[in-house]
Order: sequence, then C-alpha cells, then structure tokens
Amino acid sequence: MRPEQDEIEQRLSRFTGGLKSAGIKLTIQRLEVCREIASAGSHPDAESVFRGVRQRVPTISLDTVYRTLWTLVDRGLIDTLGVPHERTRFDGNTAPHHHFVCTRCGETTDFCCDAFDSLSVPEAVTPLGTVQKTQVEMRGICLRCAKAPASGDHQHATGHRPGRNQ
Amino acid sequence: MRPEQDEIEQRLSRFTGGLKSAGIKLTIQRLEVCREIASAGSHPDAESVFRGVRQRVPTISLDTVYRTLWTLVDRGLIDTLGVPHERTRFDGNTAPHHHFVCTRCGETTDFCCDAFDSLSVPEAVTPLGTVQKTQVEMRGICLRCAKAPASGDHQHATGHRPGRNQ
DNA sequence: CTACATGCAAAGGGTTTGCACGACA
DNA sequence: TGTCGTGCAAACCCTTTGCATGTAG
Repeated sequence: MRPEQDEIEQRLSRFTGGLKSAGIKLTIQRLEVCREIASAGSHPDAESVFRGVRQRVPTISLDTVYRTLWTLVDRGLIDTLGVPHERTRFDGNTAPHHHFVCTRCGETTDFCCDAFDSLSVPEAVTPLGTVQKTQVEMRGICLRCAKAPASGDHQHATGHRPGRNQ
Repeated sequence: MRPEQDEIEQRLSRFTGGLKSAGIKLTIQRLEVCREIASAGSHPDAESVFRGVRQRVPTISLDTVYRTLWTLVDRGLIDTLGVPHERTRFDGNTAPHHHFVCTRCGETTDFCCDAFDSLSVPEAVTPLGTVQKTQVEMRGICLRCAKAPASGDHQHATGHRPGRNQ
C-alpha cells in the first residue's frame, strides 16, 4: 500500500512547494509532517502522524502536527476523509441516494441519480471485500457559498461548520 | 427537502418495526426520535434531533437521543455520514481514487477505477453547485472481518474503531 | 532583527458511561 | 415484580487555543 519512493518525492515537493509559495516557513517540523503524510499508504489520524514524525523529530508536539495538517488541508494539498471538523450526522434516508458536499460550508445535500445507483463493482474491489452499498460523493462549492462575498466563510442557516478557513 | 408525509410514515414503521422485532421496547422517547429522524429532510446531528424531539417530549435527555440513534444505526435502519465514531483522518493521496469502507471495522481502503474517475455530473447536481471532485464510496464487509469469528468485532492492526457493535 | 512557529498546558466541545430511579410487560 | 430504559452528571477523548519562548528568513 505504500506509495513508490518516486511518488513520495513528488508529493513531498508538491506539499513543500505549496507551503513556500503561500509564504509559510518551512520548519523542520512542517517538513517532517509533510514527509510523513506523503509516504503514508493509508489514512492516518493526527496521532499516527505524530508517532511517525516523532521518531525523526522527538520534540515535536501533537498540536503542531494538527496545525500543519490543517494548513495542508486549507491549501488543498491534502484531504480529509469525511467533512472536516464535522460532528456525527445521521441519515434516515434509506433509499439509494448520493451526496453533494460543499467544501466551503460543509453542507451535505442529497441527490438522486439512477446511473449512480447501479454502478457495478469494479475488479479492484472484489479482493477487498463484499460491497453492500455504493454512494457517490461529489465535492465542490454550493450555490450559496459561490454567491457569498469572496473572503471569509459563511455558515448555513442549518448551522454547520465551526469553520476553519485560512 | 422534507420527505412526503407518505414517505415519513413508511420510514417510521420500518424503524419501529425493526426495533420491535429486535425485542427493543418502543418507549415514547424512542418513538419520537424515530419520528424525528424519519421526517428529517437533511442530515441532523444528535443535538438537532434532540431539539426537535424535545418539543414533543420535553423531558428527554440528549444521551437518550444518542443511544436511540446508535441503536438504529446498529440495526442498519439508518446511516451516518462518514464512518461512525471516527476521528479525523487525513488523505495525502491527491491522485483520483475511491474508497472501500468496511462497516464492521471502519477500515477505509483506496482503490482505483478509471470508470469512476470520469463520472459525469448529473443534472440533479448542477442546481446545487460546482463539482470539483468526485469520489465513489463502496461500503461493505472487508475480507478480514468476513473471516473473523462471527460474534464480537475485531480491530485492524492499524488500530481503528473504538467499536460500537451492539 | 522581527515576525512567525513551536511547545506546553489548560480549555473546549461533542460523545459516552455509571448509577439510581422510574416505567413498561 | 422484574427487567429494561431513562435522566443526570461526571468522565472521556480528540482537538483547539493562549501564551511565553524559540527560530527561520
């Protein structure tokens, strides 16, 4: 599952380049957090990244790891699984449906699409396990956010997102 | 966004039926939590369900709402957005890829599928906003969990899931 | 040099749990 | 009447933040 060495280098330079071009100082801590996430084969949590980096930078603290990871997310250099900073949300809709997620405000909206309901399980998945449910997630900017004043973020009336923007 | 009255009734009876057939008493609190989640048009968090139910059952407590919602999830009667009980996980893989999520242990595994990379944006989505990224999530049981002894759950070596399995 | 980043520790906030009381079968 | 469910409050745990110190550019 680990990426090739080549791929790691490529990601790493993308990360460091992205940070530098944003005027963010490339400290040893940030560099090593970047290296760790660039070479991760799965989807580590902050604690896991912390443990990895600490082997090379024993003095790093967990909150610096968090800060660096969120900086990378904010710059669009890495992603999170699920919606960032989201508390648990429940979905009572058992009919097949899919989700549109606004990456700015976090609002998740259902939509239906017959074509997506009947996606066949690709070969790559059969060795992983048995599929019971398939859902398509489309991420982008919702209409409301697109219209909203360029700068800061806004919150939907339904009250999402503690908001970590910038 | 609210479901039709008809649809609500249908969901509600599915929920209550599922609980009863599992030998779970249908108290007024549980009934009203079921009603609330059945009639929700979006994806409420526990707090939001709590506020709704409290209008009808003023004495209900937040933790009863949580307990009931998780009971429904455990019975497969409702879902959560994202992986239940999951802390924030970061994904350094910026190349297009998709996820297989094991609903038992929570493990999220990447897979590639060219067909999924090029899914076109359906009409239903255009009025919602602009799509920047599309990801398919397939949920099911991973090979390891399928093989594991029927009863209790196990945790992957990578250390997922606090584990709430009935 | 000077602004920015780090580490520490404490606060914060959502979620879960232990326990005694209350309610339904 | 016994068992199961509820409410309360405290515990938990991940995550964030304020502040003094350290450091990259």
